[in-house]
Amino acid sequence: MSARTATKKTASKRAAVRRSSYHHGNLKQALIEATLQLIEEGEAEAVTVRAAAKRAGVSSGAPFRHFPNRTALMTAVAEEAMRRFRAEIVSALDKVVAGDALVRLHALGTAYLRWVVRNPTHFKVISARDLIDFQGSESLRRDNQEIQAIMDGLLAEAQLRGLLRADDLVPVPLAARALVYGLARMYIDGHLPQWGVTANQAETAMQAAMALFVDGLRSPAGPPERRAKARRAK
Amino acid sequence: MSARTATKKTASKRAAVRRSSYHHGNLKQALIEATLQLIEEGEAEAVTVRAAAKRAGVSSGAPFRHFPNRTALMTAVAEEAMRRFRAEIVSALDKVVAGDALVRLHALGTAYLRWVVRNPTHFKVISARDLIDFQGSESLRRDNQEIQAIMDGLLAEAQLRGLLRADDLVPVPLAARALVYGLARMYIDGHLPQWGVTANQAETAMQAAMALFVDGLRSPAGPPERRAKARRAK
DNA sequence: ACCTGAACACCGTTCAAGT
DNA sequence: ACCTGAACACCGTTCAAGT
Repeated sequence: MSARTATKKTASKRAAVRRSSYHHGNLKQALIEATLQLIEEGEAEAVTVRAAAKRAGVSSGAPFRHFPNRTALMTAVAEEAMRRFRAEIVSALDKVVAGDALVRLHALGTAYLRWVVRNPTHFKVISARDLIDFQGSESLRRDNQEIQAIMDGLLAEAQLRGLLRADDLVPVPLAARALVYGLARMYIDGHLPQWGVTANQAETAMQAAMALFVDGLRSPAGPPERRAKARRAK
Repeated sequence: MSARTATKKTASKRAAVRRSSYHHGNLKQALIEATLQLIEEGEAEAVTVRAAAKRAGVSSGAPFRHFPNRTALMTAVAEEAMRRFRAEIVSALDKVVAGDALVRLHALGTAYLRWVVRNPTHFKVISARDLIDFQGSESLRRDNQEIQAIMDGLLAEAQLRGLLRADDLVPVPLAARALVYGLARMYIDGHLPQWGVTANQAETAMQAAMALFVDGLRSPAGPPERRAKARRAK
């Protein structure tokens, strides 16, 4: 309680200084950051517009001049998170020069899970579909589709080169996304302990599950590049 | 608005009749059912204790005589849903007499996804971990663990019989659950359309993704029972 | 052009009174 | 033993006033 009050006072004072000239400056961005902070501190769903306003040093009604409603605020937060997510995935893949399409698919999964573990708060917002308006955000759809397209491209290439065991490509992308998304959700929602996975082991266990899936995609007749990939991942 | 008022009046009248003798009768159960109805009608997270009370024909404070708080109400709903879920999974597996352990694992996945599609509301409550107290409910943990144990048993048997491709069993159960849970969540949260899957195709597509995963587990050296299983599933 | 702060219609939860 | 209904401390959102 005392900590909260102190924080609020500090924020108010800071904002007041700025506000003497231009009210606040960049309240929109300040609200996004305040919201992210609040999510980090407590439950994602318990975040309050009023609390975000207080944290940013403005009154309860101020946020609604920049966001039509709470959902729009949360969506803006998700957009920033998704932008970073996409950027990191793309940059991680750019670093993988060697390896066939399935090795690169494995790298994609690694980057995905790695990001989730390092940025649980951001992932929480992205996947909180009842708090954000995913379909209504072009930015969210675009970034998500880009990741999707990368995966589809890698799988198509894998099939062209005869790397895949399955003769039907159609169900593969859905299965791949479901696996990685399911792992991420289980991690975020705290399901892992009941599967005998402690917090320390979480990333390792998820990466192993993902690797198992990718290995399962590979044709037994294909080149024995699997072991090489496994070693490189260490 | 007028529809709501009408519903409320009817419920009040009905409850009033019963209450002349024993207040309500079984308010606890009535609240659980009312909550389920409300979730079916709108968003799961938008459900209100007050609305459930109204629907059950009692005043706003009445629910708190049967549930300490909103979370407890939602948890009770989840317990009932999970009980049915477990029962259906077990009974579906009991019907599978032929087939090796991986065929039965496939049947488990089929039953899981089938139930999710037929009972989206129930699955929504079960997996809404921020609305319920999963760890605090022995019933939820027990039912969930039983499903988990069945899966673990089938996988252990599969390994014993040399059906598995992987030499390490450890990551397999997590991957299997993540795959099926991820598919379910994607379905519930409306991710499927962006993967080119319409509502009609949803169950088929999910079942295909799950089948692909189970197939990927099987040792290439094993008996060619795969095609037989695939045919039987049609 | 942007923010304040009162106001409104909600919530979850409590509790003294009623039956 | 169980329910009512007022009350409290919250919310999201609006809007007339202020700067």
